[in-house]
Amino acid sequence: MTGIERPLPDEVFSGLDREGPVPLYAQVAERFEALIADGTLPSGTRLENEIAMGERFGLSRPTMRRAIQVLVDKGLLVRRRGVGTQIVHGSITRRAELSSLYDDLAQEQRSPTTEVLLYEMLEPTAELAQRLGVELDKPVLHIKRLRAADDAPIALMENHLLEAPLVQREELEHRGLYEMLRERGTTMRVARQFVSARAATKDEARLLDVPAGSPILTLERTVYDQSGRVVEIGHTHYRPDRYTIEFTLVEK
Amino acid sequence: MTGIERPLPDEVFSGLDREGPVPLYAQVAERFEALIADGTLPSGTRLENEIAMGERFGLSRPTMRRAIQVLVDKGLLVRRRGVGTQIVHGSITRRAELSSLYDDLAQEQRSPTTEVLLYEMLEPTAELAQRLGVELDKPVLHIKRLRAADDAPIALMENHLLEAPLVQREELEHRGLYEMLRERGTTMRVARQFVSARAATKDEARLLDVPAGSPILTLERTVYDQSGRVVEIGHTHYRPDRYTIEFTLVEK
DNA sequence: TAGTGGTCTAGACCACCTC
DNA sequence: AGGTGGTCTAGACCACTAA
Repeated sequence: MTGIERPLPDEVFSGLDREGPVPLYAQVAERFEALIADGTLPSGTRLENEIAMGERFGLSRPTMRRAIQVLVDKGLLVRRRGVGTQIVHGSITRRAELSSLYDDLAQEQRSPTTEVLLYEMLEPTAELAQRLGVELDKPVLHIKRLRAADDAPIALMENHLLEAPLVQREELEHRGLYEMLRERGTTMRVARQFVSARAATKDEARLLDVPAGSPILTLERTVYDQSGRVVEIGHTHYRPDRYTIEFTLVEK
Repeated sequence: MTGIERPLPDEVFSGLDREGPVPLYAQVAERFEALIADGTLPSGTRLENEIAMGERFGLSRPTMRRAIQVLVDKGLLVRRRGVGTQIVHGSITRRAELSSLYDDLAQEQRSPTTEVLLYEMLEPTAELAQRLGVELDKPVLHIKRLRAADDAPIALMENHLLEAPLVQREELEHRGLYEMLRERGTTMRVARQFVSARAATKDEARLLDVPAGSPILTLERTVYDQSGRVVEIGHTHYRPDRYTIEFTLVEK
């Protein structure tokens, strides 16, 4: 058996809040996540069995199992039947494997400076209306922004979205689009993305301050809400020397 | 309440296999996934409540809940407290939102033709050894392949991996790398990927049959197994006019 | 053979939404 | 007020792994 068992002090298992709104399994998962993050439980450590830990918490086995399952789904723990539960090996652990979808989207918008190049209401074309899932005569918001850091342009962003009244032009200069949407109650559950590359057009080259024909990294994204409706369609063009798209795939 | 309730015939709820190795919740989830895929349960349909469905299956509520949860996690169903469970709206449903990690990896390798340009055992550099998580003196397998379809080159693939004996040069001409690894028992659970773009080098331009300096889509990937150990590190260079990277982010 | 996680059951109480 | 999903309990039996 690989993996050293480290006895945990009783404090870890006490003080759960049974009154508040946070489910017990979530509280337990948070605690273990913190213990892993701060190094108290290093890679490869083997945990006590789930029944014993449940007893120390004063929890039933299903609840303890559920807490563990949360961390297994995040890739922090590994369970094997007949063996036990271990902290996962390797570096993904620290690399916060599960940046939430929101963090992932917001990250790209949290820019030092954003210039709003275009902000207009638009009658969608047939294709756009279909992709957004709206009627042809319903106007959609169309915006273009240039993102930069220290006067160095990084990306050109173009978005089409429905919730126009939620997004004011002035605010876009200072805050991220997804941050604004989320604050106003829009849920974003799934993002489908297509990435490719091509040579910069003249306009793109000028705005991004690169020679015409330089490589440009392109991202097309459709964001869906909790019930599968389209929230937003975005096209972003990155200067590849200043930006890399990073993502993680997890097998369930 | 949005969503039409459609009564399902009794056949849907009969004939579960309680003897075989497939868990009941998985069987139930498969059935509903099939019903959604074939259009029997269109977008927006509201399901019966979980207790009633459990009774029709002859299942306890936790088991029925677990089956539903599988589909919620896949993004096929939406549950709201006090409301009910619905088939998700929108097109993600059909788009097989959850290609498994394996499918995602294997897809890129299932090529009409693959030419093996290089196949060698290599003493890793310090950086490579560290990234693979091996000792400096342990040789790793280093391969380069050119993937094409109809004599049109698509991608240049370079991989470093540990499980050298598992992968024979001849087989690489005809089969995908990940397919081979999986067949030989290697599990792949997490892939961390970085995508960018740059101008093609002379060698790349020659092999991919594009002018030197053309835009190239670059993907760097580290694949981890179930316990977080590195399985493989890959660098792929795509012709962007012939390939687009597609991926889906899901908020949990 | 002993210990582990994987599955399943039959109940209970609660928070939330709609009418 | 009634119905929905969300949580939690206390057990049971089984499959797998390791010694």
